[in-house]
Amino acid sequence: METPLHTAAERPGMPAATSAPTDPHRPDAKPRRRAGRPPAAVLDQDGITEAALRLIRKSGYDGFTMAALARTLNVAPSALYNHVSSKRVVLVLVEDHLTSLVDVSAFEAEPWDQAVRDWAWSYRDVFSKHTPLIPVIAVLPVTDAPKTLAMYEAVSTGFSRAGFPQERIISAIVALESFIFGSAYDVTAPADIFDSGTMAESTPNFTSAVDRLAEKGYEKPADVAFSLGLEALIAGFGALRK
Amino acid sequence: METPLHTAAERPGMPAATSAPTDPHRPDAKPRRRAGRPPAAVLDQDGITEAALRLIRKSGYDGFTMAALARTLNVAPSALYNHVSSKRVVLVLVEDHLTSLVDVSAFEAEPWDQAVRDWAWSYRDVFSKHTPLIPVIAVLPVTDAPKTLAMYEAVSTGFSRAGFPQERIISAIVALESFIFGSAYDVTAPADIFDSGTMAESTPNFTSAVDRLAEKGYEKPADVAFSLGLEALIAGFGALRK
DNA sequence: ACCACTAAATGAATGACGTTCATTTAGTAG
DNA sequence: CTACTAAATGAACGTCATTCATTTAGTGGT
Repeated sequence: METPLHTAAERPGMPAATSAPTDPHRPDAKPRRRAGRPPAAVLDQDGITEAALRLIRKSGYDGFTMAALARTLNVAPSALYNHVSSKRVVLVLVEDHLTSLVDVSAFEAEPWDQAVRDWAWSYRDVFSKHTPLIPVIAVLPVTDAPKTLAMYEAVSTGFSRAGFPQERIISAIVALESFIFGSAYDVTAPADIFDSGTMAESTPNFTSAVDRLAEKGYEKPADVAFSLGLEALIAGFGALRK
Repeated sequence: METPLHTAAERPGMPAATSAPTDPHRPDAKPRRRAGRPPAAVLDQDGITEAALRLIRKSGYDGFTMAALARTLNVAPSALYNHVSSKRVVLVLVEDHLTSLVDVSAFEAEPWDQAVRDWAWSYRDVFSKHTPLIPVIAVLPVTDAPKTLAMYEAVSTGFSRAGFPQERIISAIVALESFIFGSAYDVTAPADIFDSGTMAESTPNFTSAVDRLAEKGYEKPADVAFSLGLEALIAGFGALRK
């Protein structure tokens, strides 16, 4: 982020250019600049990405609109389109940034199985707070997301070093990723998602299984399921190594 | 403003009271009925669900709007809201119907591992054509989707009969489902999703792994990854049985 | 048989939201 | 100095989901 970002304090002349162009409803907040190219660029992709992330953290993906994003940047919505061609591109920028937060360091320091475990939990935790991005990532060409590509490289290298047959590496990573994405949704599910309510009588086996899980449930159900599946995948894939 | 706003059709004069109320652009197609409750109900939830499914098949989820849905039913968009409270409810109806297409019959006829295999492939295949529903399903209380609940019952029963410890059944199913949902996205990914383009030099291990997979690739990559992961899960979970 | 109530349709309006475009201003290359 | 281009503003636009007033028809109660 090499954003020069003036502090908005450059009020040039007399204060009395007067009476901000700001009326809208209640608050002050935006005496924006006048039309025309500003002396120093206000926006760039990094700044937009940061602002998007802040906005998403604060207001969620529902509150994440181009208008709201523009507002936090003190800019007209249309200004964004000088730097990104669509909202989808902003989402890709956010996605790529988030991927850089996924911890792949264990592939340098730990044995393969532990490295996969650490990476997978980290990956799931990052995206469980950003499930609306999953449909975007899942079909995103890696070319469009350099940091995501870097993660794949780190993981591939780990698999390679662990003695994985080359032609299985991608398939194994894809399978793990699929499980991780699906599990990320699971984290966000409501606690009573499996409460069968009035229909409980017609589903005795399911209802009983749900009850039995709940009895022993100090751990979060999503974590139990994730651990169970992840360990099975690690064990199964571990057997493929030469 | 509760402006009574004349109906624009009040042209007092003469000509034919006739001449369908249909002008819109090109085609005939909709000489709809006049205002007011029709003698026989035109809409119900089943009809809406069917029409939604047809529309989605024909136009995809992009073309699936409440207006388009209303058009195929020869009804005003607002009429839909007498039967469903939101578009989301329509999606839930569609989801529930699709789940009834998932084949659980193997749990009655095959050994546990083969039953899981058949069910999982069927489940993935159904929803790989409906990935926009996945965010809906993943957090949908089972109470709201009776056919989905029925599927869970069938699967739970299969696990129970196979000697699974009760308190692990739900976790195992959730893990499988997570993998299935993630894999459904994978099916829709573009073929060149892993083409690292100009960045190939900086990602040698990843690029090599991608190439090696492509060499041996008569099977669809998504199917290879799904099979690999599914077999690992089945093997791992199979060991939990008593 | 009448009457109140409710159900189910129309059609007009509303308010977001993503996006485009004409316009303005300012830096930059020849 | 002069084009050209980059980066803002602000006013549209088109699309959607959704709401509301209105109209008509079936229904249950007396």
